[in-house]
Amino acid sequence: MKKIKKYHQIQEYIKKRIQTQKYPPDSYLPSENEFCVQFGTTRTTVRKALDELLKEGFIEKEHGKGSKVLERGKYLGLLSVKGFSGSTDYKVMTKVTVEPKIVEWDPLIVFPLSEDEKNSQCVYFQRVRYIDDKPVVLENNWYALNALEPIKSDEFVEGSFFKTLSQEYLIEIMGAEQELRSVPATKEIAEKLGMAIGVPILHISIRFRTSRPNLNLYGDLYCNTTEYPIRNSYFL
Amino acid sequence: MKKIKKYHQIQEYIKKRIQTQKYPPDSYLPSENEFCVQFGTTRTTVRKALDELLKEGFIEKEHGKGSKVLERGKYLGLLSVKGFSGSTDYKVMTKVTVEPKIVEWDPLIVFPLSEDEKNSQCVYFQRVRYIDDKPVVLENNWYALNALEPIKSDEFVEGSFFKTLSQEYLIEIMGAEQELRSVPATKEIAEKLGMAIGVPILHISIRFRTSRPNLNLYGDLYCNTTEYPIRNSYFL
DNA sequence: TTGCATATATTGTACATACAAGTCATTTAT
DNA sequence: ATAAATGACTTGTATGTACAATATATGCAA
Repeated sequence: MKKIKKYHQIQEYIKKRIQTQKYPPDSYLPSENEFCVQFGTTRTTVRKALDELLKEGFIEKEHGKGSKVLERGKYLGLLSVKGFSGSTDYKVMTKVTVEPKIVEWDPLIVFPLSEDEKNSQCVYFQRVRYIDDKPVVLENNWYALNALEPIKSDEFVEGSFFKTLSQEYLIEIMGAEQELRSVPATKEIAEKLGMAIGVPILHISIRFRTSRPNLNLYGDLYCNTTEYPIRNSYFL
Repeated sequence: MKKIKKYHQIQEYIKKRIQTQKYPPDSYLPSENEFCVQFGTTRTTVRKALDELLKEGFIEKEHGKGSKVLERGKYLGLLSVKGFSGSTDYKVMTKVTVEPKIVEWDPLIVFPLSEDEKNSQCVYFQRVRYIDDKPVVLENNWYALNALEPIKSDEFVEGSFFKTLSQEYLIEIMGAEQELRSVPATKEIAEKLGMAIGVPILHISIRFRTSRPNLNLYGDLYCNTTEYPIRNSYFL
């Protein structure tokens, strides 16, 4: 009769506490046995939940010590722009340059749209990301209106669209496809990123798959990599 | 007294049979219960082994049916260059332009070397990948001599260095870090890729972590993305 | 023939338990 | 004082069991 999976409930509970900093980064989670008591279950089930969180990159496990909360809140490698020289952190600021509005689909999108998406209008917005007060990334975003309501930028949690999805709508990013190109900066992009026309920039087209069926997020990013290269890592 | 892990033995046994085509792609593995009998253990342990193979991407599981052997030879997203227009396959050819030879470490490598690596010489080789007979990717590779012997290019399995590692040396790629930049083509690169100087190209620096301790593979790729953008997808 | 119920084999979830192995603070022996 | 042993607590591996959920073939009935 019960369709809910216990390990999944535990997994989501812990995940939410991590995302809301109840379990802050670098801290250790309660031990597996403590979770057993808390949820009235066995270590097998608790470990299954922790295993999932491990795969999702929220925690790491240390034999004999405990499970440590990792820094990163997901946020795909390619989105968290970090410089390469050591572990210095940068001041990152995001400015919404085009408020979310309803438009027709842009042919810029290189991925094929589903029928549902084609029959819907779409929500579009544009942002520019600054690092140390210099514009580095210009980002266009689209999604189907019939899959998710428009969200005003002043409702963004900490200015982040993805954090908003996760915390307010409980929508998680499940995966993505990307297409990378190196192209010369056009006049429009050069202006918005404060660089010369024709300088090589990294053009990334992304389709994010989400936990909500029918909802894909499309992105079109232009990155000035001269000062801040894009870094990402992954595990197999 | 026993240090060997049963699930790991089973995992390696199955992996080897997959790699040697004893369990060919698209076929189904013996059921979990059959493995239990074969190895004299319980489903919990067999499932742990299968879980690991799942994470490594060797199999996929189908509820109620079985575990299916996957095609893929690993080969990271960014290495398998694919065009974006549909699912067309291209004729890919790799030419070794600099035979593996022993040299000093190149300062081109942006990742910090370990002490072990610094104290060793390194093996270097260069390849150019052609798609439809046009040069598209120029690839430099390095690794520490004390972690792996030099391998002559005519010993490459199907011309692939990574396949050779997997099949002849049983070394698997565990993960990688990448750094992406968009840069103008230098004279040397423009010549080797048959393009004009200054055209934007995608520069990728990679460090591959392998299953062999102390062995990292360093790569420096220059991709002409004008005709064939780089595509990769990932799951969380 | 078609459709439905059933049996069976498979993977998925969950419980209960035991011991191995790593970490760390405390106690004990030198 | 220093080093070794101890014990408490943690995660890792493993056994054994039970039932749920899914996939597929088989046989029976309309």
